[in-house]
Amino acid sequence: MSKDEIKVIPEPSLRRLVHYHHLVKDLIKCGAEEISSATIARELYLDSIQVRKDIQFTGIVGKPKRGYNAKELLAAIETVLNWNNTFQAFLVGCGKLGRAMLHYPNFTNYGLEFVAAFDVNPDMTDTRINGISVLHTEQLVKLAKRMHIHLGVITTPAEAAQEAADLMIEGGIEAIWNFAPSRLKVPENVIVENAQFSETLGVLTNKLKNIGR
Amino acid sequence: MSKDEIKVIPEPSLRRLVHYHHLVKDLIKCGAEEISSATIARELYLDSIQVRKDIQFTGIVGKPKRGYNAKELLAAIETVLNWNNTFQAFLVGCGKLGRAMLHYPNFTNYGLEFVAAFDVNPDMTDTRINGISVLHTEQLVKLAKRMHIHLGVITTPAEAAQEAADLMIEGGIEAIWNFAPSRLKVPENVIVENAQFSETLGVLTNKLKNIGR
DNA sequence: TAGATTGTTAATCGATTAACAATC
DNA sequence: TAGATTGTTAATCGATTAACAATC
Repeated sequence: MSKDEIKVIPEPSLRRLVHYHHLVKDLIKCGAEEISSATIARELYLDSIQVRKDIQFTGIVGKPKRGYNAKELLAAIETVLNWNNTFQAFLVGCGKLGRAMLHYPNFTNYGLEFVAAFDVNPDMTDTRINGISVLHTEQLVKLAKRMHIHLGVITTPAEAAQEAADLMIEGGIEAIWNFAPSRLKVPENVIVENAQFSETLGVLTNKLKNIGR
Repeated sequence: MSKDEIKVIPEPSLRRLVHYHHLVKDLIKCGAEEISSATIARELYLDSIQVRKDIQFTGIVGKPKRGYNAKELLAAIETVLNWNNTFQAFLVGCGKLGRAMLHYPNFTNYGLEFVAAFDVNPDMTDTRINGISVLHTEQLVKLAKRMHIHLGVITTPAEAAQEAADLMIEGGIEAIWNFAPSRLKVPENVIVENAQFSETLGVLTNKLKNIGR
């Protein structure tokens, strides 16, 4: 039981691990075979102790004096982030942002594959965006059930977000990546990760206050 | 001296304040005149004590038994987030995401106004996107200086992000909102706020592991 | 007045940082 | 061997939560 137990990794560590992933990938591309916590810390303006702590969550061990095996480290981070699995996903809301996301070529590297998109606008339905079918939202529940979709992405306006979430949940979707600027009400067992632009923007504009003082 | 000092608000509180802002705005639209911490907590699945603590950072005081004056609360949050000022901003990288952002109509509500966009692709330069001029990146430094731009948004591919940042900094830009999946190296006095999709996605896909267990 | 809600002070919890032993 | 780097255990720091007094 306790062996099968999945360690819960603190969110701050998870977020840093994403950055380590980007960096380690780059370093491997440049020929690195071993990477020390000091290197990562220097590049990302962090503390090497913190980097080591984060890496410990992945379960791999490094070699004193050498650091971590680069490929092993990359693979371990991908395992933690679950990026070596691919989740099929639905996207609701084919406005500018939704379309931009459907065109983004690299989501498969991050464990995400769009298999269908939805919109309420009849002008848009039954077209294709970057090869992905756009269907009317009415069809979402049925299709999600049939295809056993686990992940939903919401790129609708704020007003439409809760309805999109409700349909996703009815269709059995368990995790929602929400870009709409509204907080979703969902049952306890459904995971919501908010990615509103306003959140990071608010932090930034607040800090702009302190500039020049 | 200590009166002019700007309180540094913890980032978790800032992020929650963004959500309070969305909610309070909605509640006012529905006619609310007074809003209690308990209401906010219930709607956003938080603890009312935490909500009160966060609101205290804005400096406003509520009335026992009534709650906070809704409009006063909204205004106070906007002041903290600096959303009642408008910062003119440059955007670099007019791909799908960049274009989507230039089309987004609500950034002025969040203190942001795009005044020019830049790209290295000559096919794109000297066109307009949503009325905003797209210029060649070469012109960025000169224009940023002339127009006293404080804020830059990077929506380039990873490889081009550092160069975009360097130009912005040379042009005197003090705060960068970075969407490219790479960590920027900047001088100490420059604020960088990362908004990579991969960050929230990594947290989400990690949590997807634990589902059904 | 009674009750609900705010605001403050103290306690807890978790993440970060420090110290140091282990090891290649 | 000496030195650099990992990994572990302890100390610190900051954010969250609890307890309770103040007040409308």
